Amino acid sequence: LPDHPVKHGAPGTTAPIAHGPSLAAIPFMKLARSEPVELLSAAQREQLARSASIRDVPARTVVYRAGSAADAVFVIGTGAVKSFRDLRSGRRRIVAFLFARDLFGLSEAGRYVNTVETITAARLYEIDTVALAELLQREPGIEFQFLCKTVHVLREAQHHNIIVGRRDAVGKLAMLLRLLQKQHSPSRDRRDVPIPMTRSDMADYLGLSLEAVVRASRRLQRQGIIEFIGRRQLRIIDRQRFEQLASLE
Amino acid sequence: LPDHPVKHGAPGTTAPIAHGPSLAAIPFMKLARSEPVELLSAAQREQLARSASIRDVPARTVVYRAGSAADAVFVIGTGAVKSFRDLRSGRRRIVAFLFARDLFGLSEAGRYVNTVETITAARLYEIDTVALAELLQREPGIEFQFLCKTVHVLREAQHHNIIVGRRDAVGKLAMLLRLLQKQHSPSRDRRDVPIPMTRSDMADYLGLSLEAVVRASRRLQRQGIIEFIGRRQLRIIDRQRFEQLASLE
DNA sequence: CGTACAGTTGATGATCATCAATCCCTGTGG
DNA sequence: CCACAGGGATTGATGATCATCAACTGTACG
Repeated sequence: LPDHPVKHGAPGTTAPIAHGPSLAAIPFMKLARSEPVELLSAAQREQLARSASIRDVPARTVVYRAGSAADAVFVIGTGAVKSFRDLRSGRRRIVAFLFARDLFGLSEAGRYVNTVETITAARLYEIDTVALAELLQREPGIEFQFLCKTVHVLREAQHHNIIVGRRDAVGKLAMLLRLLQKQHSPSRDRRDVPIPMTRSDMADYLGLSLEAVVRASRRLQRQGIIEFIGRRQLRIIDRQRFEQLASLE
Repeated sequence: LPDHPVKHGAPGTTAPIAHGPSLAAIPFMKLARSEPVELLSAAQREQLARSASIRDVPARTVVYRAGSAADAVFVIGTGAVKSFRDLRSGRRRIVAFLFARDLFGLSEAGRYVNTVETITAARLYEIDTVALAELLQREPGIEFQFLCKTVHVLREAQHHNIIVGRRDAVGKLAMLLRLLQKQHSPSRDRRDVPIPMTRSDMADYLGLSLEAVVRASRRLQRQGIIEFIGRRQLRIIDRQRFEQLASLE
């Protein structure tokens, strides 16, 4: 696998990533710009780091499986992972793609509900649930930021809902590609966007067949809206039409 | 409109609703049964109640609109509401149906992202965001329960994702009806289930056309799996096949 | 009783899934 | 350095499903 460039924190955000787990989100309640900002202070990151152990995981590795005992939550330092469920029909539904400064592993009744697998090589901060529970009780400030992050993730899930609900493959794909673009350059609008996951992953995320993803990609390219540089990179040609397609139907 | 029976708290849960806002969820971290339980202690509910004002709202009333300033969060005492976004295409996507002991109004950057409208008459506890922020800081215990609830809601959103991702209308519908059944009788499996919302609402929730919902309903009825008593009530005839359809594809 | 809206049914067409065949890239080993 | 193997990606043909449009029915409420 080609090495994807390691992201040293999103540019344009308030606090650079120094040490320890980092969480990014758009805060609720307070009026703010609509760009994710760092939620944790340096001191809070350090506190979290004391309860966390670092796990460097190669690409395509299962972090945990749905149904197994939930002993830890994870914060992504670098890399990309997918969170999914395999259905009886053999189909797979990817619930979310997660990137640097994202949080996962919040379980239900002590068991993980989704399986999580790395897409690229990733550095993960693993935080024992018992230690976390204790830390959150002790530090309401950190707890509040976790609440913030969870609300943010909820909103992303709702957005995903709207994506899956669209019935045109091209529009669905455009919305996913826009997410990747935002992920890659939250502030600046760079034209070139790396695509860490396979077409099959994209299909499972969008609720489409693999072939439908390919055809939608080709159509976007034929219409001169985007262009593929190899299979794992994307260039946005006509930002106007791209944004229009990717906007809410 | 026919009056829907007012729910005095879900039967079979630990704490009955006495006074003040009540939150139900399946806790994460701790091992527990997979049924929602009351998250707040009597004391916590009372504290919340001091920051809350009661709003009794008739059916089909907008509580707030997407984009407006988010001054308060809401806890449902009784009744049912829908949370949705209207898209430019004229289509509407219902993000969630919410019932007694549910929480809504968690905003993004100080603005509501969805519009919320009552389906039935409802009693809402309205909690000022500033007062809430202060209360959460003061009471980490309450804050933790809000985190719990939010994680639970996130999980429901992911489940909704899987529903919308199915491509067979009958299966989608079955999954929604099962949600209504669980909502109505979390512990016992009652055969008769009230349907508070319109077919059109169901369509907007499932990502189907109104007609597709009707046809899927008819098919379920023709196959002897369910039966409709009027338009707003449902009886489950063949629980076996019903569960199978409503299970994860 | 009549109006308005929710719900129902039928006919038609567009879109996407599926199946099948092939291509292409990448990493491996000779 | 090249050949090869294997999985990802691409393309084409076909059919199923659902959206759309249109007409109509039922129900609630003034």
